[in-house]
Amino acid sequence: MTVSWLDLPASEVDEAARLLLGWQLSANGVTVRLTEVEAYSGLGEDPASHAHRGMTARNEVMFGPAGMLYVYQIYGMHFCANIVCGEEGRAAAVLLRAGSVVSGLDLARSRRRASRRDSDLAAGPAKLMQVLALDRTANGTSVIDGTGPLTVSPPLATDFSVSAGPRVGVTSAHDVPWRFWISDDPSVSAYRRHTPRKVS
DNA sequence: ACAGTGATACAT
DNA sequence: TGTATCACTGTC
Repeated sequence: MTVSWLDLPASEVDEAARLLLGWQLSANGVTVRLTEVEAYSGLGEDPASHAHRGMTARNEVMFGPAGMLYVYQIYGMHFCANIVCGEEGRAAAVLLRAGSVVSGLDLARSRRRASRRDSDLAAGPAKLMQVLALDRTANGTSVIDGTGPLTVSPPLATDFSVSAGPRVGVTSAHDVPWRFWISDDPSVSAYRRHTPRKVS
């Protein structure tokens, strides 16, 4: 399988993110078409990146080779996944933000009882992980060699148009339009401004 | 607009 | 050790 985004340098992680749109993600009986992503550049370059301040126990997978899954837990209850991109050691990654379910719909619905519409089943980074039934045990697994729980396959069509805007929920680097989504797709997660911090 | 939830990172 | 923060979601 030729993987266009896999061999791009970390300096082009935004292009890798764009190229990932439309790819299909399969895990645990459900397949989704990726409709929304965010790029995070690596060590010392991107204040919004988990790798910005260097390697920790949490983010060490980001410093490994491209094609690995970096899974982290947030707010004590949700999991989000990135695909590591760029050269080893650079810690660039693409956050998988949303998708539309293309197979395993019944399974997806049973895993996301709160979802009112099918377009909301994977309309967010943690929702995506829920429909694919992935958690921290997927951290550090490969998405390209078939050894991990998540596998990827190329887009069926590439005639969609792509929109770009600021990343969701990040306070810093609002100027970089590194969130990409398939234009007009109903499964794209609702944009929420970063929750204003309580002042004293 | 806010609560739920607990791991993580960093300061002490 | 303590504590502030958090690349979120559901319900209000």
